[in-house]
Amino acid sequence: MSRQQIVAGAADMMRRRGLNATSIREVAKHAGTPLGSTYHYFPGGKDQLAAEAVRLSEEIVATLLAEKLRQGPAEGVAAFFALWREVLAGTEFKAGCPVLAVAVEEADHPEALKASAEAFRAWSKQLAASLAEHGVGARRAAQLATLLIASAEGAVVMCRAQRSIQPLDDVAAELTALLEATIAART
Amino acid sequence: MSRQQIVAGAADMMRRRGLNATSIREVAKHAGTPLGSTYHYFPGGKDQLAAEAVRLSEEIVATLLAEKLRQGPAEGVAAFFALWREVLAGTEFKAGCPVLAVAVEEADHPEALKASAEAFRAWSKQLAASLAEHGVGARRAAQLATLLIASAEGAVVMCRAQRSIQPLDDVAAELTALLEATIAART
DNA sequence: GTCTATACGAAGATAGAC
DNA sequence: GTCTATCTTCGTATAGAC
Repeated sequence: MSRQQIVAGAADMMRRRGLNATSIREVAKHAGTPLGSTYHYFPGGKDQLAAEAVRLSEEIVATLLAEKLRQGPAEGVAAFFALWREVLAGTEFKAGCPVLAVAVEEADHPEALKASAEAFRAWSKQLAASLAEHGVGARRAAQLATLLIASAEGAVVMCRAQRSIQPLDDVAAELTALLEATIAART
Repeated sequence: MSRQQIVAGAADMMRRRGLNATSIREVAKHAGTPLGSTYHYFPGGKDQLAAEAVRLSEEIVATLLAEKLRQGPAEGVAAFFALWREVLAGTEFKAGCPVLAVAVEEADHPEALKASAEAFRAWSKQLAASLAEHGVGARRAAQLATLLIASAEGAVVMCRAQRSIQPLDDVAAELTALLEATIAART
């Protein structure tokens, strides 16, 4: 199906160049479909396309998280960091997170921004729920989940700027240790 | 001087809309100078202007950090988070960090990207040096410094998406506690 | 040296031919 | 239902009048 191809292509361009530099023209060309088709599939225009690209990215990450978190919070967090490491390594530090890309460009894309907020919230909830299941209090679990996502996202940006994996590794090391200590204390 | 006005205006637009949506036209208009003047002051075009905007932002933050870190790492970190909180609160969650904005848009702006990497590195070094002065080992200090910056930057993005200060507060609470425990253990 | 006017390309979006 | 051609606007950048 070409519709999914278009959304996936848009997500890929967005995580590299950001939302504004992702033109519907080029997304269509990359998917091998004419420009008009894009507006047939996405009558809401760029806002709708970007929102769907964000939701696709959210689901991919959420599915991975759900799977790995079954083995415990530490495994889920490790997989989360491994995912970003692969994105960076596989693109020579040229790609990041499309969800973040949407959130840093205040523009006329309300649907996409809403999807971005929901993605962050969904991931946070998954992580927090897993932590809570392992004895961390609800409030603390929510705080830790937010810290995990914020620091990973921020580290990915720093890695891109510095063209080095070091920031992500540093952050992962710190948070792994913090997580271990926290869970050990409550078990 | 209108040159500084142009750079400051560019930085403000960049932290709101991102680099690509920041047009030289509008920057010039906002500064009250004609379009041609901008290219007179910045013959390197948009790349040069963006790079100077990033360096200006770097210096503002670095100056604040240098001042507050004299009272200790905890005070410096608190000021760092307070700064971002003010940016978010003062713009209804519509502005973030221009340094981050540049790093997430892979485009033809090598100078600006280099300035972005240097900004992150400069802030990290300041924080790491302060931590090292208070008994934290060099390696650990560098890791913690990276974590502090990455999580603050990431939290700011989450706050923008969710139009809420909660992510930044959550991250600040976690890191304040972690910092206290780390410094107490080594003193 | 400042600024007006413009060249040139690409963006989002749509109308209408097949 | 698919796609081509086009409208309109805006981007970077520059040439040349004051």
